[in-house]
Amino acid sequence: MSEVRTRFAPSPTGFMHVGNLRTALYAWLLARSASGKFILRIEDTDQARYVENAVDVIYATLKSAGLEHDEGPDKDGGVGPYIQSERKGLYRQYAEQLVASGAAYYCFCDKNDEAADENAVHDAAEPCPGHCGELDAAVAAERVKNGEPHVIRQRIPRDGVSVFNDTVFGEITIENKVLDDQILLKRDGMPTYNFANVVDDHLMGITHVVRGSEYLSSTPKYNLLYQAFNWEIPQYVHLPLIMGRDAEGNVSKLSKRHGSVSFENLVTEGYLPEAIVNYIALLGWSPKSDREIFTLKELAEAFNVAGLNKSPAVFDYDKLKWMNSEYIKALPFEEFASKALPFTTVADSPLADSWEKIAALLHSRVETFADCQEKIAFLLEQPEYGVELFNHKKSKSTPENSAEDLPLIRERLAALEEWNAAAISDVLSKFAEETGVKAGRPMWQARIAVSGCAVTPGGPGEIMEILGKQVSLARIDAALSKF
RNA sequence: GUCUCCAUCGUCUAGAGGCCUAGGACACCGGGUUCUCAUCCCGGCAACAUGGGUUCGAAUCCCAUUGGAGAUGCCA
Repeated sequence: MSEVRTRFAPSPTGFMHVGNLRTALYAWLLARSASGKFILRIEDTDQARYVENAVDVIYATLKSAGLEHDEGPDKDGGVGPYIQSERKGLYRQYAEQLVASGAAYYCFCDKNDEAADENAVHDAAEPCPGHCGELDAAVAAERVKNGEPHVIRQRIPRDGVSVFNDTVFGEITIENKVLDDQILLKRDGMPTYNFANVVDDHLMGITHVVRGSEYLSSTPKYNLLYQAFNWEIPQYVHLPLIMGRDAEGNVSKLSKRHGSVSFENLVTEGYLPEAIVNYIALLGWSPKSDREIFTLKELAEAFNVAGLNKSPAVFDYDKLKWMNSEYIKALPFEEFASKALPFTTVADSPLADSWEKIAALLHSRVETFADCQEKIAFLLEQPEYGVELFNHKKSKSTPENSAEDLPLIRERLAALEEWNAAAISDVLSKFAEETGVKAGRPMWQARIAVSGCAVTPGGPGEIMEILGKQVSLARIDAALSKF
């Protein structure tokens, strides 16, 4: 029994789509759960799409997600290079081999002939306008020798059917005649994704090909290639697609128009990498239990291809948010405080020293770190508000009684020597007791006066402690001037 | 157009012939706790696409219909 080897083969586009990340996750999980190897290969065969530093984004994402690779451009495992552009010569050699055996042929048609009619439906029976497949091999070889621009196309049989077995979708049968003579080697000498994949997967000893189900219908073309080379066909694990819902309510493959779909975007929006990974693990796979929160390690232990689903899964931001909030709440306080700080402007404010107290207010109240700033903005600067905010039915607070009570409360507060939440609450409670009202009333009155918000994280004591005596009293004075 | 795949609450899913008057989670709606809010606790709403079979019995098997998605690139 040979060792399981899976690979993740992203193209360096500069950002990591969560769908790609999920593919990487499952490939990693499959390798780890079988004590196999996880290989990273960079698919940069499209020169036009080259993006600076894109490979670094891939490394950073994998690292941040915890998906460590065993082999890759930076970790030689003996089957490199792991970057396709550095393997360029190899592909030509293999493509020529196919031409020699008749499984492929040179095509001299102009790119533009085909591109002219962009939306034209491709007719598999007529792969190129020039019928290059029918050209005499010797004549074609001569033209190539003379430097005529060309591509190499795969010669697909016009009859028969291709049958293959997919780990999740089962047996798939496709008639060969609907397969087109796909291009293997481009005019620039670079291989196409499909061809490079087959060559590299074989050369790198990949045993399980984990990829999205959008490749299901082109898999026979891959297999025909493997057969032409007389190579062993790997085991396919096609994953259900991740879908997004647009404004009209239609679903389609998750893309930018559906919202933030890249890992790094999600992170900058305040999601924890662990939460993102946990969430996408459950998109298309089920542990077959009611459990939902898993660490990466636990996922590796629980992972089983039997739990892979066939139907597409809609990416649900609400559920991601919920999961993120679970992860945030589970964070040790110190860690929460240090991770949340950069999402606020507190560090550059007079309240910087009170950050821990502020963070304590936030910890159980945010779903993403991005929620932080908005929730504590009133501490940094009190918003404009009207006296009607003093109305609160339950505590029987009104602008009128607030105008009466607040000066008295202010007086007691001003006399306070120990300025902390407990002492402040105590003043408020005592005041209520002495005037014969429920504690809720002065609490509400005071909180509105110092915050200017109907809803705040924390109560009047906590808010005033953070604000400090001077600012708190000043805010009460400001409130008083409104009556 | 053609080919392929898919089909359980709004969403993610459990369910592999009787354990299903279909379970869990998110969202939503109530209630409780709380100095507002949040946390936390309790409860509720809500689905087997349709039609035929097969079977003593079907969400589970088969067929058709309908619906959805993907593929059909010198993109990956």
